[in-house]
Amino acid sequence: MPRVRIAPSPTGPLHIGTARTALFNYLFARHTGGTFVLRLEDTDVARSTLAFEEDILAGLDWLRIAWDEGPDSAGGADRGPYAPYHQLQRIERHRAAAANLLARDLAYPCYCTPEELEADREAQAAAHEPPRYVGRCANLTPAERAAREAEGRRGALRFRVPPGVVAFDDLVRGRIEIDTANIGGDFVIVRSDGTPLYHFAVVVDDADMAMSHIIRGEDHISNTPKHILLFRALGHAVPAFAHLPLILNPDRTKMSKRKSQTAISDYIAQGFVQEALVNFLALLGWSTGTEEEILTLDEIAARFDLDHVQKGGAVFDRERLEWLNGQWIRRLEPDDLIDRLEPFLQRELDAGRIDRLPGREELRALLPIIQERLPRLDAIGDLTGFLWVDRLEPDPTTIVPKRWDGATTREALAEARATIAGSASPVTFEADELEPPLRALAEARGWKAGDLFMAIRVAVTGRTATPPLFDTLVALGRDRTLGRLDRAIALLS
RNA sequence: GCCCCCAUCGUCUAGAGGCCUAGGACGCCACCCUUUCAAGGUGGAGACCACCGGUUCGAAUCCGGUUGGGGGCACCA
Repeated sequence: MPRVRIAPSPTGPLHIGTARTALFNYLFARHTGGTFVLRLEDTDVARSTLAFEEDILAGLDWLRIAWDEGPDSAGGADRGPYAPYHQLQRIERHRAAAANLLARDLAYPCYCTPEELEADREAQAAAHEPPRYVGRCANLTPAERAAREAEGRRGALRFRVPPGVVAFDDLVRGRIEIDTANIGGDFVIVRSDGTPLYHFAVVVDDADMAMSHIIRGEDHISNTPKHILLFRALGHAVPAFAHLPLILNPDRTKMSKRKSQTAISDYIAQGFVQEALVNFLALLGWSTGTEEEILTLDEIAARFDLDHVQKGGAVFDRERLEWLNGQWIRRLEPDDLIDRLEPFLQRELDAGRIDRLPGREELRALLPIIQERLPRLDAIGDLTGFLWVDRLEPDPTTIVPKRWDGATTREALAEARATIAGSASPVTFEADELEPPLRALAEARGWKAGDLFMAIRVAVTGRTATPPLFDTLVALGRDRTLGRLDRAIALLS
């Protein structure tokens, strides 16, 4: 059975690109009946934090990308037969592997100083040569090493890169061959402080955890020969590789925090729903091969295959995400939608933009007229906020419809108020009863119904774009409707 | 600079030699519906399949080159 993994490092919040890679690994595991593993690459102690680890787990959890093995919770216990799944806790495994390579002279200690290495790079740049380690410490005698150690210098460990071509059959790109002469010379696998570097730790852990497929971003293609060389040196079977196309900024460079919104948590905060984000991410670089495009996570897993993974990078098209989000919001069951809306209403309350929280039943009654008007959950405030505020302060100039003047508007609102007050009794204040008499009023006075309705709309909601007017009046209730009309009339005087 | 990867409407993509005078979706435009805004419906503009040369009876699909774009070259991950 396939074993795949996502190995994020907790040096930042869950990134869109990491989430997409996690999703593809998850989908591959679900489709093939394999196992999906989550491993935290926290060896960069200086930059890793528990808060980021929490963000990553929470984000994957929110996306419903469930891992079969890995950390149960941030900083908590690990679950699975290959625990621990925190890379830092596997340090002894890395040390043992490093000692093994050193003992077999497949790796050697390097005492070059940062200054020496920097000078090498500068000389190479000046000579228009690619940067590579020159091998200064590659053939030190035991005596020379001892001398350096005696000076108190601590060596980093470098892997001896053998000459030749490393080839692999990428599951999405086909055969790729890279001459080891082009990978930069012998590379460091253990820092002088004894901690392992990414390229080394990742291979030791992937080997230990019996990974069968490595599905990751295209930016790792050039690193693959290093990994393959290490798998071989360590005496492990080399897993299959599949390199996914990159997610791009609008200018087609690798998606970055600088140019795009990359944190999953920001998308959550903006009211994107899980279904939409997963659907969107799955379709970035992959397709069903058919014209289906609105799919649940399970439907996607059932159809997923590496054959339909695109080779070229994909621009993150936020407009399309927003459209998909609207599609999914419209498909949500009422209770579900209400549950998801509540935090956003709470946020409106906390920000002082509304004065009270609507009850579930109040919201439920509104759903038929607002569900299709929500591109994102965070639009709930703009769409319905006027219903939950005690006092409205509409701008008098916006109450007056384009073709009308202040006096006409004032007169129209006064007559509309009288019509509403007279025609609709408190117990049957319903949309169907409100509309005919107001249309009749407009007709009788020679006003365009749309102008009258717009004046009422702004007077009562403060906005020019709202859910259907009469349903809105009903939601507001008779007393508040009349009160707001009075207030608007006063404002126009 | 060196190495590697990629190349179908603005964007996401279908397409695995004839079904393609290239299909769908987002976005855009128009119309319909309509009290505003949405949603929905209908229609439209939009890609000489980057370019050049092969292979073939026939190429978006295969091969080579060119150009363009991207990624990688750390005691970061």
